[in-house]
Order: sequence, then structure tokens, then C-alpha cells
Amino acid sequence: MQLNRIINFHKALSDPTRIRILALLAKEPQHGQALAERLGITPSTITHHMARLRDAGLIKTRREKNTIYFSLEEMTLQRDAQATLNFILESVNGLMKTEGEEGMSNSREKERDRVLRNFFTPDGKLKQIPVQCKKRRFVLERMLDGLTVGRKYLENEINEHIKTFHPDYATIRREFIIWGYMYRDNGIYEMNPPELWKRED
Amino acid sequence: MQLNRIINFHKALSDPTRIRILALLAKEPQHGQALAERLGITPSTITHHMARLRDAGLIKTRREKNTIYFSLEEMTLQRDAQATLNFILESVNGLMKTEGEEGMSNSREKERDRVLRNFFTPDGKLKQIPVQCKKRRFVLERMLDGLTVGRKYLENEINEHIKTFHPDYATIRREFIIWGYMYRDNGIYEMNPPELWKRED
DNA sequence: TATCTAATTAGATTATAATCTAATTAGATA
DNA sequence: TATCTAATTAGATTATAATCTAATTAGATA
Repeated sequence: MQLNRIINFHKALSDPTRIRILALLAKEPQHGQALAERLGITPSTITHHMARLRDAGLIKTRREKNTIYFSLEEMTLQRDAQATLNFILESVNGLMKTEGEEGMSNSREKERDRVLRNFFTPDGKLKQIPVQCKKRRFVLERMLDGLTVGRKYLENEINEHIKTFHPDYATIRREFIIWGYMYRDNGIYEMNPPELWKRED
Repeated sequence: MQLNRIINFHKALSDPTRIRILALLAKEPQHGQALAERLGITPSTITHHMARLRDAGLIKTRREKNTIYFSLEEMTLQRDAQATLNFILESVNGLMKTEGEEGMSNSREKERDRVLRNFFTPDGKLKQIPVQCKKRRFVLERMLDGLTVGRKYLENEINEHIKTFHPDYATIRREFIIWGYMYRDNGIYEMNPPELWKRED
């Protein structure tokens, strides 16, 4: 369950103008100027909102002469809404894994918490990559949040995911492999289950 | 489902700190200071987020001595998430009610679509004002798009708005009043919410 | 090539909201 | 009553994002 996906989805739906755009697109595809007139805002504002909606993957476009028609990306919309529902249902059932560490000793837990608090800003950005192995691994493990075991990822998807934490995706992606958090086959990345992670030594 | 409920729900879920709070509360009820420590933010920031979550109806509280325990309001959470999913599914099925008309029959929706397609050009201009009451009202209601309930408008603003659809703003503005879509007080115009619109007869 | 159209970008303004520190409040308890 | 604790409020700072105007761009077409 990707925290970031959920947040982006909800950000996209948390503005009345965007909701109204989606509602209009639900009836039929529309081009920017039509949307602008309908909603009483300028075309450049439409462009702004469309960029947000596109970032969240909620719309697609089709060009026809000079006109670009926007329409709903129905699959993504439904998948994300369903994901939110599942997230909540899991929470309600107490199955939610907040930080993903299972069965970890208490003192180690505390150390982890301390390290994460030091290296991440409150809104979840990595301030810097720790040098010490142990700390570095705590930080790497935190950045696995949002990736799913058993799903295949393109290199670019991994990069984008890492960039939500820190711009140096190349280093971090390499570390993911080194420590056995992920493996790569033919450009396709997959997350390893915890029992395949390399042991500290 | 009111537009505003949806937006408040998504606003509540569009901040990483609040999502993390909800995830922690999903495990077990927590008090403010515990949440603050866990997330590395100050208690006053927790208070701030709790107020947001309470506004959205997503949490409840229980006092025990000096300590206030927060927990999930599971019913609301699930209901709102489900409502969003329904909102989208309806959109996808073309049953979307754009402007808050609830319980409208499907055939009426279809008729409305047909009328609007006939009387408006693809880029949203009104070709002519329909003579039949029912059709005329469909068309008038469409031209309310872009106006906001609860905002005050000068007569000139209304005129300009109407002119984006059709040059005869005087007739159309008058019809807005007649049918209860708007009311005028002292030269100031305000849009009525749908429940104040005159019924067809 | 010149011109038209729809869209986008750049840059500014403004509104909203996340966060903090310092002060205050509401209850509990000695 | 005096004091302690957890929470809240007030007020400031800062970041984010919604919106606009003016300028620019990308394609289409004459």
C-alpha cells in the first residue's frame, strides 16, 4: 500500500475545481477552453489543474488538430479509490503494518525510531543518506514502504518512488540491490521478501 | 453525497502526517503526546491535525484523567471512502449528478443530455433559448455552471457570465430569477441552492 | 511563410494550511 | 488551595497551491 499514491490521489480530489472537472469529464471528454468557460476560470488555470490530475494519473489526453481533449483514466480512478477503501478496511481490522517491521526487538525498534526521526523530515523527506551501515539500512528499509512484494517495477517506477524521498535515486536504487532488498532481472525490479534481505555483519 | 463532504474527506487524507496518525490510531487508540513523540512533531501540531480530522468526522475521543485518547470513527471513514468509490463508479457509468440533483431518474438524465446536446454547440454556446419549459430549464440549469452558491454577484457579473453562453443576457437573467435559481436583493445577485429551485408543474 | 488557435509557461499575487514557540486552560491530585 | 499534566489556543513563520495576466509555444492552415 503506497502511502504516496494515496496522498497524491487525495490531493487531486481535495480541490472543488478539480472535482468539478472530473465530473464534467465523466459525462464526456472536453477540451481545455470548454472547461474554462464552463467553470468560469481561465485556460491557464485549467492547465494547472490538468497537470495535477495528470500527475495523479487520473486523466488521459487525445489531440485533434489544435485541440486537446481530456478524459478520465477510469482504471486508475477506480483502483485508487478502491485502494483507499482497502487501506481503511485493513486498518479497521488491525492488520495495518505501519512501518513494516515485524517481530523486531523492542530496543532495536527504539533505535530505529530514533534514527528515522533524525534522518527524515516530518513530511517524510530523507535529509541525507547515513554513512553508518546500520543507520543506512534503517533508512533504506523505510524507503521500501510503498513497494509491494510480488509486483514487478520498471526502473523508472523505482526511480520515481525513490525521488519522493531523496533526489539521488541512483545511489539508493543501487543500495536496494546490494542489501538484497530488491533484485533486478533484465531491467525489471522486484522487491525481495524480508527473509531474503542480507544479514548485517 | 454533497460535494463538500467529499472534498473535506479528501482534504483530511491529503496530508502525510494525518495519514500516519490514522494508521497509528488504526492499531490502537492513542493520546496526543504519544502521537507527537511517534511522529516527531509538537503536541500543538497534533492538536491542529486532530481538529482537522474531527471536522471531517473521522475520529472520536475519550477522556481518562488528564489524557484524551483518540480513536478512529470507523463508520464515517468507511462510509466516505465508499462514497468516493461510488462517485467514481457512477461517473464511469455516466450516471453522475453534476450539480447536486439527487435521486434523479436515469431517463430524465438522458433526456437532459439529449436536450443539452441539441441546444448547445460543442464549445458550449447556446444556439437558442428553448420554448418548452422543461427544455428551457435544462438549458438554464446548465448555464448556472460556473456560478457558486453563497457568493454575491453584481448584476454586471451575471450579465458577463451569461454572455459566455448567449448574447441575450437580460432574458436569461430574468429567467434565473423566475425559476428560483437565483434571487436578487438590492442589485446583488446570489445563487439559490437546488432545494430552493421552483418545482416544475 | 504568415497567421490563426488552443495550450502552456513564467511570474506575480493571494489564500490556505502545516508547523513552531510561548502562553493559557481544564481537570486531577496532593 | 497550590500544583501538576495533557491539551489547547494565540500568533508568527513558512510552504504549498490556486489563480490571474502576459508572453510564448506547438500545430494547423491559408
